[in-house]
Amino acid sequence: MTAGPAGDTDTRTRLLRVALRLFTEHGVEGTSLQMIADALGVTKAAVYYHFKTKDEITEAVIAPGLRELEALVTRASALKRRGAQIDLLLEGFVDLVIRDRALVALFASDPSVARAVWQWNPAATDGFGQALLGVLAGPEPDTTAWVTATVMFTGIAMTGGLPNLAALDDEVLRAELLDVGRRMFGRPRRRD
Amino acid sequence: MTAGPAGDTDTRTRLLRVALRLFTEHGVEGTSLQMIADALGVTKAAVYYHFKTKDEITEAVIAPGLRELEALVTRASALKRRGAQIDLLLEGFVDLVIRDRALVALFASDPSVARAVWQWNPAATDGFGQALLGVLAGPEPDTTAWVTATVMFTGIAMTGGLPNLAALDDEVLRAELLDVGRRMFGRPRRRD
DNA sequence: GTCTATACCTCGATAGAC
DNA sequence: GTCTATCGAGGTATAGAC
Repeated sequence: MTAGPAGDTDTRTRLLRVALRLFTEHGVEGTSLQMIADALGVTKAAVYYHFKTKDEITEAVIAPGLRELEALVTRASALKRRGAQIDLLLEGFVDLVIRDRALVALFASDPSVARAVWQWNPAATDGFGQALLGVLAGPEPDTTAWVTATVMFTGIAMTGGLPNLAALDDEVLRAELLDVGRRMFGRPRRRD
Repeated sequence: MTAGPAGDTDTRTRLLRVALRLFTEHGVEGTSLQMIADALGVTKAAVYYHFKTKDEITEAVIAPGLRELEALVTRASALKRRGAQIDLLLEGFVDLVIRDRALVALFASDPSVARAVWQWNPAATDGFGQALLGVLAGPEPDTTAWVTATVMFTGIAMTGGLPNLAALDDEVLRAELLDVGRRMFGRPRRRD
């Protein structure tokens, strides 16, 4: 919001980095403003200067991921062939999930995050999650297509973040999630 | 804990009913002991007489559902044919999800509930969720089977509780969830 | 513009009177 | 079995130092 070319590089950026780390470690609810302030070496009030509320911090932390997802949906929607749409969306989504599994777990399992996501979307009527599901489900989807897309979308996200599978190698999990998604949408199995 | 034959029928039972309602409405975090006390017409301290901590209330609220799931897994494990195991488990689980969609949403999206579930299981090493997944994934499962089961299990639970689909009729959603699960595990489609 | 000091209210939780 | 009183910590908020 400022005019400076690199104006937002200092405390605000540090704060978001610290908050992201603490959120993934303790959850949003489990992270107090005091913990953030201590990790930064400042007081609660200093934190409060940069963000008017804790929800604002949560929103700022998750915003980059949401923007990437949004861009992915836009790119996929622009493709002509439905198979290509699904391929791109599935691959991009799985990549996002894998890239930060802990963060995705946070997304999927914290009511504060759900609230922040809800607050966030400025444009679409029902959230761009609908747009993403719309691409997966296809044009004029019936109930089956819609439910299938929803199960797949939420299942992949949850599975990516599950502590049970934390030991699984990133590459292995990426391949498996992609595979399960492709099977579900009738896409041919890919070669190694 | 008391000696009376129907000793735990009064305030404690009312309290759990009220807590369940408030939890599904506002989430666990969003429900304060004050709200519960007010809804009961007593003070916070009175609530504390019945439960030593808020987590104890959470555990007591979710215990019946967990016990049902556990019983379902036990029954399914006892079957000989693997196809029958999957059929029973899938149907039972979808039934549970449908019977209280709001509660399932709570299960899947509240860290307090996750903590309570963790606290709960007294026997199994890694929670009976592992046992449930084990039945779905089969004996000596490879990574693919395990990931598939996990995506299905979490996806069905999340989808059942999603506000997006709240308008969908129970019977319709039950049939769709069952169908998506059966497809994923290679079970033949069922007739109406 | 950035931060500290300080205070307010609610929360979960405890102690002790009735 | 329920109440009053109180505690420390949490999120929020303002006044003012630099």
